[in-house]
Amino acid sequence: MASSASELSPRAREIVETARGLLEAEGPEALSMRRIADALGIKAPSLYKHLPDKRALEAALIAHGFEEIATAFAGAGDLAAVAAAYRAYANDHPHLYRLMTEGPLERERLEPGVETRAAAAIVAAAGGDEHTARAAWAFAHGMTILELDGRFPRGADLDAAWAAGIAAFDPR
Amino acid sequence: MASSASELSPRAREIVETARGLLEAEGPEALSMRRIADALGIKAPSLYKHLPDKRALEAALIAHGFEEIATAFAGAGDLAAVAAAYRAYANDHPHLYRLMTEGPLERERLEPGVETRAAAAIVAAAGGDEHTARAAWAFAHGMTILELDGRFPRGADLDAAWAAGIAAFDPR
DNA sequence: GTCTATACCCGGATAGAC
DNA sequence: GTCTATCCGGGTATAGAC
Repeated sequence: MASSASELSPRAREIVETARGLLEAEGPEALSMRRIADALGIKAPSLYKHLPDKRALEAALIAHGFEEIATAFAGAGDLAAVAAAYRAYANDHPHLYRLMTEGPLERERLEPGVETRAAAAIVAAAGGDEHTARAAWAFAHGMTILELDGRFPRGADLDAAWAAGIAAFDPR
Repeated sequence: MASSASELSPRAREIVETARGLLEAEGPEALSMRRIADALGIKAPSLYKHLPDKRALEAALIAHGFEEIATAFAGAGDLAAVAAAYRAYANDHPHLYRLMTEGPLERERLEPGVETRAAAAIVAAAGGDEHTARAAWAFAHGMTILELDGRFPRGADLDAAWAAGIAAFDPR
């Protein structure tokens, strides 16, 4: 498990932080080994003394994001509050959110439990029913990614769409 | 509007069909100008005599997919039927579905109305309420893309999750 | 309408010296 | 822990001959 986030050296952590800054500021094209090295004032090959490959770096970014989103959910009781926290996190960190949620996830690269901790608040808000929780997550992710990608019609009232979905899953 | 799908030359249409075959059979990495040309037995630069650039080709694939999904919705009355058709289309054409729904959409490249026609069945199934329709679409897209990407836990009962979401949006 | 040749980007990663 | 030099791959696109 040398690639698991908890075992990164201090220097590797610096690299990951720099990578995160680049990703958030400039998007996924900036997340190249060359650009990261440039930002650190070193050459790309030097990065490989600290991280085995690029995927390990991405895994560290993803794991950190999961921990952050779990923290963002803390204190959110009902589904509306969890959804608001979810939406806010994604809008605050759009490029990171995409990295976290798009495409297959290499779970072997993550510390166990990281994904579950992020999901826990959603399951709780769904009243503990796993099926409803998955459906609610799908709704939240769908709204989020379609919003980030500009897929809804111009001028669409997305607050109202979020509210409609939340009301559907959490009538009361 | 020379790049709009309706105005493609016969040869351009062959190219688009070949591209679609490659995309569906081998995934997005196969959707390169070199690979498409290879499959046609010509060289990549020759493609540019028929299509202005790669984005035009992608736009044609996307527009065709939208028409197909609109057709797939025909006859689906309630939300459950529309959702089933949506899920089936995406699972039958996963790479195309991703191309159609991931990232920003260059609407200038599409014939007007194509997107609206695909959406019409969802709006109708949502009882005509645009906010609920957007929320329901987000749910369906979220379920679909998370399913395609293997994001749900191994062994999760996704039929049950779909059913939970459908019940939430269309109680009765 | 096709070709060859080419220009111009980009990327991840390794070997071996210091 | 950093470097230089390099290898490998990929891609979109254009010019100009045939």
